[in-house]
Amino acid sequence: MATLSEENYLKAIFHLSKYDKTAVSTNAIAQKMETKASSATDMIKKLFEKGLIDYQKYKGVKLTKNGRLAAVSVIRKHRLWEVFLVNKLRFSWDEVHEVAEQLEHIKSKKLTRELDAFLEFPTEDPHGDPIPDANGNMPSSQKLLLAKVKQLQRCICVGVKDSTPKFLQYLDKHKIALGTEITVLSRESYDESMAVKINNIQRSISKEVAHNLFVKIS
Amino acid sequence: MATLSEENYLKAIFHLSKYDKTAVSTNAIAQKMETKASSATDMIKKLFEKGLIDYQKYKGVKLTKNGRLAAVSVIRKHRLWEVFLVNKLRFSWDEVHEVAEQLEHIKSKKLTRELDAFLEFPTEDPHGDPIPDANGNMPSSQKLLLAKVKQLQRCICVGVKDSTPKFLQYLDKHKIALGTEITVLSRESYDESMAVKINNIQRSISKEVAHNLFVKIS
DNA sequence: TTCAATATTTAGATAAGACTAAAAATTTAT
DNA sequence: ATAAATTTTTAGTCTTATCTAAATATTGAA
Repeated sequence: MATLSEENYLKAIFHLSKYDKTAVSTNAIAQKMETKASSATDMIKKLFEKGLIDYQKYKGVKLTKNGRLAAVSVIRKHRLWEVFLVNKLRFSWDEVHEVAEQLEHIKSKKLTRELDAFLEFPTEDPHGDPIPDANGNMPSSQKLLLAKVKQLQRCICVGVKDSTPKFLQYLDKHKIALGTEITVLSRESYDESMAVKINNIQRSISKEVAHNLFVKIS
Repeated sequence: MATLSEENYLKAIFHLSKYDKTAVSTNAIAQKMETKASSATDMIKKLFEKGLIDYQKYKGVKLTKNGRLAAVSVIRKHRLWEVFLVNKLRFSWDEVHEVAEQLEHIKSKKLTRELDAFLEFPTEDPHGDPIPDANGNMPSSQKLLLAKVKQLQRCICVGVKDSTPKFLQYLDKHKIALGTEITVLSRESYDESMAVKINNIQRSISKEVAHNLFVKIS
């Protein structure tokens, strides 16, 4: 059974590997975990000893099957708890992350199973991120960044790339939520901003925002 | 802010002091925490440094106001989570303790407050133990052990002293739950067992059971 | 009241996870 | 292809919470 710290490293590696596609460097892990490279090396050795990652000195790491399973299990719990906090308690989507970081480490198969049922088997968390199923499979979706949407296309907001409170509060303030319809009117090549229609009002969206909002063509 | 281990020691001290009435010995703490006396001494020093307990070498410990508050806060969370597990998820009263031991350490004022509201401000956990309010006040009740009930008195089961799965499963098996009415018919001085009427059926209750079941005279 | 039994504390060690500083390997640039 | 820059690893230290073994204090029984 993985310790709290091990679980956090596994989660970091999973995210850095883009859902398990690429190898991850020691420095990248250290940066994500906000520790020093030497600490990351120590933990890498430990995870390797436990068979949770593949590792060769200086060559970066990849999750093994068991490592991936452990990481995904933590992510599953994180996202289920986020749904609980927003749907059942009165948390807003910018408040849930910190608490879910704690709740994701609770170890009880039954709790996770029953929570999932209580929430009626959600497939996405409040930020539109997919919730892995009990076997560790991620539901995949065909979302893309708003920045990539062609002129005059209509799309629906389905998720955020940046889920920091600052960005989420920006979206709240401008009445952009999951499900909001957005029509791309034009793009400004100078600053990569876009003119869009949201809730029948024409607005300008900055490059920063357009690169952090996921949409689905409708 | 107290660490997980500190919180567990504070909770142990609170329980051993019978809700803060008596001083607690190092050995008693070590036994409750399933560690060695030397480890208990180490932690006692730490809690003393942090102003959470009063302590003089060889004289035992007592919680300070802050220590009591910290202990009660953990107990409040423990019992609220137990209510959640039984009332909202499908846990039975003998399954909740282990998970609540983990959940009680989650640090979020808002979570505790919202959970309390979601559960509609319960005053007792699934074992009949009182849930302290947000200010750390324990609702007191006038429960007594079944063993103390006089002959021919009627009473209602309101709690358990022993809340281990074994005892709780014994009660389930014999259809004794919180709210069950019990009439004491007679006592057997030889083995301290009692003849009782439960659900209109006459049964015998052992000394062990009678000393672990709380009732209220009705 | 004195000494044996018991309880408590101290001293020194260990493991996990972090750190700093220095060494070694790899990558990049000329 | 070699030197400089960067990345990664190693070596040694720190803190928290634990342990064992030994020392000291308290309690209680004769």
